Amino acid sequence: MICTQSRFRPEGTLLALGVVRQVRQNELIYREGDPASHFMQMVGGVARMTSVRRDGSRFIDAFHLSGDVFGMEVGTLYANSAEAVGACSLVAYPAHDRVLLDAISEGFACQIVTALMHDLRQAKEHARLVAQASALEKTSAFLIDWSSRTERFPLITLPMTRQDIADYLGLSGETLCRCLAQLHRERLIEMLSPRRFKLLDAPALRKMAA
Amino acid sequence: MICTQSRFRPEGTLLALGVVRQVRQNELIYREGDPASHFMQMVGGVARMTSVRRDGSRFIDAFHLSGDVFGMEVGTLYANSAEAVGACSLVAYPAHDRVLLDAISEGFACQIVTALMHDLRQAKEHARLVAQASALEKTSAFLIDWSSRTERFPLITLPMTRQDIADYLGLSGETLCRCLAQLHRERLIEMLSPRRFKLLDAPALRKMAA
DNA sequence: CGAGGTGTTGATTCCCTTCAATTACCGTGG
DNA sequence: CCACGGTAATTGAAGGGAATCAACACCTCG
Repeated sequence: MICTQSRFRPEGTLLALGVVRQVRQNELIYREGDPASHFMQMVGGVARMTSVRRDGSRFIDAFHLSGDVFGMEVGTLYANSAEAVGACSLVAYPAHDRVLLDAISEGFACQIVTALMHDLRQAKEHARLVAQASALEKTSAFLIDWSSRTERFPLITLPMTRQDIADYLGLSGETLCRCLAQLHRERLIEMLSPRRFKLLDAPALRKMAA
Repeated sequence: MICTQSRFRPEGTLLALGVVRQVRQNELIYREGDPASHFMQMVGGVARMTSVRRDGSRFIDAFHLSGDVFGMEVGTLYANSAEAVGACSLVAYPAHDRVLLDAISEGFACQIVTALMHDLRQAKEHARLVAQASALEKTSAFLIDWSSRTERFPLITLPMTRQDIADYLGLSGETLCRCLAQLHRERLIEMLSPRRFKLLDAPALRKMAA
């Protein structure tokens, strides 16, 4: 236990260094390989972190929503692209050594460290999920996870496409659909619309997520 | 680009806070769920980060070798277990808020941040690999990655078991063996012993790793 | 009303897992 | 030095789960 705050907070001195940015649906926030000039904090909406391979296959590392920090890079370039799933707003902080070091010395190091540790845990859990879970387990885990990150339990709204979710879980879009259909048949979820669900049996879903 | 140093360095003031620890082969360094009282830096040898599920399946998040930092947790408990692959030595730093904050104020925040960003990038790349690569691609990627982290190219020594590697790549041990055998048949690698390889065609391996 | 993106379902194929058996390796002790 | 035992590694055969290919339904928007 190093920092007790669960999230990096935009309030305070650091905010003065950042600029607010509005991004339209599917707009690129930054591109993989670009100079990592800023790191970001989501204020509203959802962003996806994507990387594309030579063969055209796409992978989504993470979805970020309000409060999440992303875009801090160990090198000089972004390791993946960031895109707006829907319209969203964020704060961009310059990531030059000098500016960030100033911020650190002003007492924000702990919040930055906390944000990174949070992302690291998420990334490790994500790796475990895609490595050793079945398609149904992945699907259940995603629904439970998303539900825990939004605040309208047992209702959830998925702003992203099926393909987005599939690329996040390492599944084909078709398989994801089949798994959702199966969860529906088994009365674990209700499908109010393609993007809106109701979790009918969260404990059972949680057990499947394993 | 935030910090230019590629690794957290044990030299300097912070070392005074840590204690050196020697660990025997397969010995537990810390257990998942234990209070996260210290974070660690490898000095020699190799450690594996493991998590075990109720159904008995094991997953390996990462292998850490000399210089790597691990065990920094956002909560009060370790999220996974750490075990020594072979005999190894490490430095354990107390992770209480007070002590670490002192270290941060003494100018080590940047190194801690860098170590975390490094681990985060590794974890994301790991997730991508296990999510969307074929067994052969995973195997090639592992060999290339391990080769880049050790310094005897084109010779590599794998201190861990086949099952360790398989659990890291999300494969069965048998499939991993078959892939290694295939790489051997195709003259991309030479097997000096079960744990010692020679990379005969690194560019081809790199291409397969995709 | 039509068009295109999105989502869903079906049929087939194939890669990987599983189960099983055999072999290789390595530390130990004779 | 060599025989021995146990673990690790390898290979084979069979089965299953997800990908792929293909067709269709749905919804939004011009």
